[in-house]
Amino acid sequence: MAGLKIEDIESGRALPERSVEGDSCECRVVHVDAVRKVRASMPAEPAMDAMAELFKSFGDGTRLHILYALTKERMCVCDIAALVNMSQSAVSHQLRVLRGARLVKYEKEGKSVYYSLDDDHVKKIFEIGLAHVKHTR
Amino acid sequence: MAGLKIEDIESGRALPERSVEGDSCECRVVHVDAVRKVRASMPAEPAMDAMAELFKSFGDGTRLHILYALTKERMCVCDIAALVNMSQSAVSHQLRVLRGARLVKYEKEGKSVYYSLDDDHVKKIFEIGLAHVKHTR
DNA sequence: TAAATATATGAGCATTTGTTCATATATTTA
DNA sequence: TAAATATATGAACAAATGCTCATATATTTA
Repeated sequence: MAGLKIEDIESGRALPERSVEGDSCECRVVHVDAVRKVRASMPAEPAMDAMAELFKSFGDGTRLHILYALTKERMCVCDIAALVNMSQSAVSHQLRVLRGARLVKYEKEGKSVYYSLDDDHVKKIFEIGLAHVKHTR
Repeated sequence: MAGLKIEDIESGRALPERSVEGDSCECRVVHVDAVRKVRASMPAEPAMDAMAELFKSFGDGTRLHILYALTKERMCVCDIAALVNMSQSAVSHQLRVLRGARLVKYEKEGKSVYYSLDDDHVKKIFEIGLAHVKHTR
């Protein structure tokens, strides 16, 4: 359990500077004002959830390669599998994740299914990510 | 196993349009040219790894909250734990992850340890993430 | 120096994740 | 219609993840 619930702070049950929660041996909130300030500007929970899901999509090597590829070319599953050197099945599973995240869309053409980006932000996210890694090392 | 290794394509072992890998029942590469083109512009593997690690840091709710908080305020562990309503231990563990990703830095002050951002890109990544979720829904 | 406090960390554990394997579905082609 | 092909998907499983609990470390304070 956390040292002190935010609700306690907001409701005033937490005293400024030294607020103790029960007899737990956990730490006390030192800067209630700072916590309150941050909390005031924190995006709502659904937005945070959506953001976490978005970044999670970029947080796996296979998906990252797929997303990058689709910033350059519309590709069928088969092409993608060859590109990332991974089984068709693995790629299909990951494409499902990306579809779920609304990052890619697809069009059937004969036996093939062509995937492309469904989100303008993907390219921009890549740019920043690249700038980051180039800057960092 | 993948349908066709990229090396096979690059080396010319893969024929344009209909290249079969052994007698596997996996799909064939349809667009060798597209695969080659994408591959040519794909960031090097270390960069991709670093990017995946970067985005992974943003891909968890607790860490996302922590990172956002630190874009607004320098905070001690105790403050953060109260803010995200999570145990001091859980927060400490996640801070270690963020330290490992070089996203945060810390300064000891007495018994407390104050964390702050160690990366200029964090704010920008947040902005894009927010723009994304606002646009998407 | 002893007690209190803030933070860090290892072990354990349940959950999630990413892959493979087998197989289903859909479409084209013979 | 039957065979071939492209993709999708469920089950199984190993690895990674995120938390809790107990405890260690470091610092301050009594």
